[in-house]
Amino acid sequence: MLKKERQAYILHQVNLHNKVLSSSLSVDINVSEDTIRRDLQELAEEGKVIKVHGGALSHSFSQVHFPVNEVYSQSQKIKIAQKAISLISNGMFILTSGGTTILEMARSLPPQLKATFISGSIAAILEYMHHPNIEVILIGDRISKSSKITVGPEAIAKIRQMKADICFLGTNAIDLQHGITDNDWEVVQLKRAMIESSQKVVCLSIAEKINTFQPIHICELNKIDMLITELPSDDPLMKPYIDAGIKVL
Amino acid sequence: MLKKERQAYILHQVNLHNKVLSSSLSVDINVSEDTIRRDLQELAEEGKVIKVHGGALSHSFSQVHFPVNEVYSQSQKIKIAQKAISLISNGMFILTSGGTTILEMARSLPPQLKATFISGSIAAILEYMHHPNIEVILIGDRISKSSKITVGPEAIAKIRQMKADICFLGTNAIDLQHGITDNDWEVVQLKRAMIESSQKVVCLSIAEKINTFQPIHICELNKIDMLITELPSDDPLMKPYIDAGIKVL
DNA sequence: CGTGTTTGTGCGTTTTTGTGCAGGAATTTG
DNA sequence: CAAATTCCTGCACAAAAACGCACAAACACG
Repeated sequence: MLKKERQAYILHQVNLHNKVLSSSLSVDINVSEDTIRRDLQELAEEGKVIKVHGGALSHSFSQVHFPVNEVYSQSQKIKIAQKAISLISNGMFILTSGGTTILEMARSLPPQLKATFISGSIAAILEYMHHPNIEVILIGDRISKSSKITVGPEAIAKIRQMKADICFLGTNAIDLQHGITDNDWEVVQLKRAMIESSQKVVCLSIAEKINTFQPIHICELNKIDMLITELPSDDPLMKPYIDAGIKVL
Repeated sequence: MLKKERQAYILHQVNLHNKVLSSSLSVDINVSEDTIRRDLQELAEEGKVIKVHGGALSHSFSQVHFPVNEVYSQSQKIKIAQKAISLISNGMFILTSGGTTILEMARSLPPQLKATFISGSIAAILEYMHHPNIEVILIGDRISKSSKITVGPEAIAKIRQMKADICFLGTNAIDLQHGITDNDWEVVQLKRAMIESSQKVVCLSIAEKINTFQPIHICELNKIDMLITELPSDDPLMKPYIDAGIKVL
């Protein structure tokens, strides 16, 4: 088994169960605990997991630990949120994924807006619920504790049944070669279904994540219609995406 | 159980109940009181809790000198929650409604419990999610902003598909003549479906609501198996319900 | 091709960490 | 003030991590 392969497996396990024990992983993959420890250390250095004595925890776990921690790059995310909101008009059916950027958008929705928001992200739903005029549809299924969204076949089936006007995706990684990628298997399934069920797909991403990639493929660039970052649309970083036929806001 | 994990659980408990006892935590998590004390000390050093003799307090508790923002009849609800939890064992599939009594139950679930909880109540789901070993299934559909649960035909259909081991209902009104009643049409539909889909139906209700009724009928008394209040089972108020064949805890 | 280098992995040994226990000190409580 | 808790200190012990080393496979390159 290749090292990369093994680390992808470990990361998947962490995202799935929220915690892993070095000991159990070592018998799982049949390598020494030392190797597991080294893998965890590398993943921790890349910020993918949080290493603790005895194993590792998913990132979401520590968010519980630092509750009022200001969101990473919040000011950029607010800028992105503003641009995204300009695409929304009354009466729309809107699918959204989870993630802090989406959350920022949910918080910034103008109070007189009347629209229907559909999501499986608990955090996003909580924001939408506070809004006076928004209709909220919650996609049900098993809850993934790591990503705090509903995942599974029921959720996917439910998304497939609808045809939303627009879909906003919090994006973890996007580049020209790999398209949109992510690191959580179950989240990827959801996002794929959302893309298929929407007339228009909009990716929200901070510039930092442009031209990066993650282990799991979601879709090619040609599936998405629009890309929103905090940068102006004429930033040179955006040029290749515009050339690829994506509208950049 | 990892140390960080345990501390996260403790912190959560502190934030929920505003206080924790080292002694009760130690039997809950099944570690020595010494370990709990050391955890509390670390959390205190990080400023997450305030350590006091015998346990710890939440930060909000000491800052705000109005500690009387308790949930209505909280102490009774805790008592009810304890009784309800005694009915749960590992591996069970459990349907729950919403309401503050159910919430109190969710907060008091012992950390080593492994079970599957199914609910459409956003608040309850949030509590279940914090629990280390519980599998959470969210019932999706439109969210009713008044009751903060998912309501509608999809939700009901989903509930009909399952057969849970036990169902806990937060009960708004119960009396001999009208059975169980409520005042929200959509919530009533949900509760009816839950009752039909469970092998055992348990009503949680503070004594104050015994022998009261509300406009909308949910079901007759013979549909429910058990009634839990904060009163002892031999309280005269309970007598007629025992006579009606309901087990009272 | 051969040889030096890098990389990935496992194995002891030593350190560090996490946990429980015992006994005495400090504190609450009635 | 006396009894009962709770806390602190030091210690023991096991589990995990860190470190250094060995070795083999992959790679680099003249």
